Amino acid sequence: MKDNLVSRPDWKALAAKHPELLLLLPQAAGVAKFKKLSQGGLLFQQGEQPRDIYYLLAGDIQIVRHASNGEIVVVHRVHGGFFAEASLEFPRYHSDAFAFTDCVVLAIPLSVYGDALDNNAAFRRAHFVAQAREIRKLRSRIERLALPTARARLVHYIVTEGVDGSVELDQPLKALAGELNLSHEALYRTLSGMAKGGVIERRGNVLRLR
Amino acid sequence: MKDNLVSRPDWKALAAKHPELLLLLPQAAGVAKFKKLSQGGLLFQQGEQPRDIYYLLAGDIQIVRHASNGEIVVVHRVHGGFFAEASLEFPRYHSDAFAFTDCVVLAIPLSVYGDALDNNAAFRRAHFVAQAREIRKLRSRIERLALPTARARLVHYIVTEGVDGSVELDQPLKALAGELNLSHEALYRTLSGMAKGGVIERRGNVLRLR
DNA sequence: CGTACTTTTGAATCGCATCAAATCTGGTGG
DNA sequence: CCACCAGATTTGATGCGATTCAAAAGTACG
Repeated sequence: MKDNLVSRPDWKALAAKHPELLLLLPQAAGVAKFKKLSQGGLLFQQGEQPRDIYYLLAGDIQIVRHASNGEIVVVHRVHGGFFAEASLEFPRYHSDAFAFTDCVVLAIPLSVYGDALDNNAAFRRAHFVAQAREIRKLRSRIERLALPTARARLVHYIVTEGVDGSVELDQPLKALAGELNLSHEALYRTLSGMAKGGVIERRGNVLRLR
Repeated sequence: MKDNLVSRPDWKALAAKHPELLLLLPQAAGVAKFKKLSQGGLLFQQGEQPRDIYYLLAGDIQIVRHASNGEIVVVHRVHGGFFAEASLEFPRYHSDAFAFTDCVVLAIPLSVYGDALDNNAAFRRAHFVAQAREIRKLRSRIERLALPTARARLVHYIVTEGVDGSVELDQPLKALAGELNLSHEALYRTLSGMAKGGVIERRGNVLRLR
């Protein structure tokens, strides 16, 4: 049915690259499983009963929901980390999850995850902090997207994501444009406009407000 | 300094209206305090050391950050519930929080809050679930804001916030416009356009896709 | 019955998306 | 080392959709 190739994770190698997983080791080693999805593959489907919590190791997953009128709505695009944590709360999935690109997913049984949350204080705290951080990030992003102009969004980005009015970009400007929900052309124009006006300074991949 | 009027909460009345607080009762009763802020009052400031976690009971708080070039950036607008949870993670505030309207805030000492998370399993779970739900909501909202047209945002809203292609609005359309990050005029026009086209049906404060 | 707020429609304007095309860049293989 | 290619960057022209300003009609509530 699903195009999964199930295998055992090499837990040590994994935890080295994803430290948040390290804390799960005591509980999850031996029971967590890899799932590999090729592009378009379905991970779970609306109505199914959740059995696992997922941690996305590679690729992009899309969470979509089907409207009654046939329209398909993208609820979320996952790039990495835990997802489908709603499983803890609901007995059925409310959306479909499919692989937008080839993916590698770690599947951790719900019981193991819940147990770790209850009894593994270190994991719990790390997880809690990660969640709180995620919430802050998302809120900040929403605030940013609500800004009407490209310029305001860019300033907001530099102030909130950077340090002391200065960000180092670890991605091409094109990707930043996506993050700001702008066409890359609009971002380029805004940047050069602000640079000309002396509001911003560009040195390589560093942006600085002045 | 700050225009707080500190007093003891009537915990029972509070917990009735804010069930998530109920679970904190064993730990927090007797140590949590009210702070009343009048409009413009400062709750905390960048650089200060956090002592409490806050729960907003009434009013709006704005979290702002000052850019090096003097610009002020709104990081987040709080309408209710726990906030400033970053306190658990950082020894200093990274932003200012001030009352956008008159506010009532419950201040719970950090130690009490952290202790409850560690030792009060029911509170912890409720809090965890609330966080997870918040994250889902925020992500969905971001996805929505990223949509280019008023129409697409509206459809997304109905599908994700409603049930079976139908939402009942508990707020005036003007407020919905804000949530969708549209001017209310744009929303009105979009609605009537879709209604005329038979894509949407309006009955009182219920919107239905067809 | 008046006041405040929401809902509605109109007209002008602005900013961004889109389509197009040129240049630049880093990395590849011959 | 150079030719070449894919992707990133940049600039230009056009059009659309949303914002803004304005004004009127509807609605709730004391």
